[in-house]
Amino acid sequence: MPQFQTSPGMRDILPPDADRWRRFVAAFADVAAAAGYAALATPLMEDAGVFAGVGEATDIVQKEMYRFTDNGGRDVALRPEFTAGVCRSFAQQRPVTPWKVWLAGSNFRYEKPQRGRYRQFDQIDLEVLGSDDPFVDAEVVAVGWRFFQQLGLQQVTLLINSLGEPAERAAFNDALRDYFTANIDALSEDSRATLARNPLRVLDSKRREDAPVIAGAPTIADFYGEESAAHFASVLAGLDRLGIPYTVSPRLVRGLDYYVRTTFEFAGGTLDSAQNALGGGGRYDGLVEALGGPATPGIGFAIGVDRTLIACDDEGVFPADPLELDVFVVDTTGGLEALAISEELRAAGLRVDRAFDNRSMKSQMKAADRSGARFAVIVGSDELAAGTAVVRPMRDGGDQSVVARADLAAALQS
RNA sequence: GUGGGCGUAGCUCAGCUCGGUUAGAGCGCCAGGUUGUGGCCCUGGAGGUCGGGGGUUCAAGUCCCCUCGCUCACCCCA
Repeated sequence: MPQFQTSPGMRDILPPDADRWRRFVAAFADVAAAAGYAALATPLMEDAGVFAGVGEATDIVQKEMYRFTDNGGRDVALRPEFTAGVCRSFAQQRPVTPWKVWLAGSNFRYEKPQRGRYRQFDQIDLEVLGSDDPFVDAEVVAVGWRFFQQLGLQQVTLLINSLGEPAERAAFNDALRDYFTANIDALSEDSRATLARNPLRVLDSKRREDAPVIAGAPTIADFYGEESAAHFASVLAGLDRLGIPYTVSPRLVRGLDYYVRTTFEFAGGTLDSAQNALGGGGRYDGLVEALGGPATPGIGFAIGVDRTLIACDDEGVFPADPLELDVFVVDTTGGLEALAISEELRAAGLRVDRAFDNRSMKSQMKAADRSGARFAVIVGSDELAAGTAVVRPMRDGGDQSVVARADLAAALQS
């Protein structure tokens, strides 16, 4: 074992996977840009207070934040998610609304790592601030949906719910507290602890023993006022119009405290229940105001890169591809010609690699083979003297030919 | 935070039950067979604090304790 390894929950993304990540983000950028969303980058670290709105009662804020005092005595934290930082940015920069942005990058939560969950985990994220038009909700969901389609995932399902206005949500929460307290004997021990902190989240319990109690619990829909009911109905009408299939899931509450009204989740079809959430999001209409900005509605979602790539693996789509080369240069005269030819061909737009360390021709040819390049360009002492190079097809068959150095790039580009 | 499984070569693993030559295999890597041509084949080579520490023993990769790490699940979440 080497002296240093990656810190728990952190890992190296090696070739060719790192390039797959890059293409994943690029695919999302394309889908987002096609819908008028601009790229945004916010700091990896914020004042810890920025994240308080995520939920004082949530595990994320309670015990999972990388939080510390910096050298200037400032209370800071690595972001555990994107939305709070985006709202802080909005409150600080006051951009023109609607502000439609997307982000990609790492987030940090101090949790015990397991499959599909790491302490440093990447997400892609999309947010709209400044409008509570229900068709914004529908558009946001549609962009996420189209991204999954773009990747080729067939088994993703959309769960959607509305938590109502804050006051309705609060009334629902009280009703749940009463109901679960009355039935506390039937609840699992874990759920009793959850009940004390946040009755809403008891609905999220996946423990089998809780299922009967949860089945009989009050339903949020009974608490909707006219406005929230109409808003939610319009969101669903928008999805219907787009032909996006969804399941209204009255128990879907999601884990972050700031959600109101529309909430949704993209569930993978192949992972087991505990980690099948590929992404999720919802409205957070009060969050910008809570961070000291103007009252501003907002909605967005985040998608876990790891989990979605696992889903891609399971469905056999969006594979990792090795680096593809056009040309591999073999030079047995010391390597100076390979240096010159490589740069010359690269300038002509070709992907070119070469061997180093003045190895034998056999060794260099093996390297050329392994590289997967379509052509080997070979220079020995004869070619060097004659001002030529040998062009040898490596994959498609055919004979090798001798080409004048001046014609090399043109010959390879055809 | 709780519980299970696992740490032996770059990778995948055997050896551990029942302690006993110099710790092995496949793949990969390097070189040669073929002194200017890859893939297939053959030969050779490099590469190991057996995760770390302590203990038992004449003797520990193997048994015991501790510890670190990885992994899977629970909780929670993306």
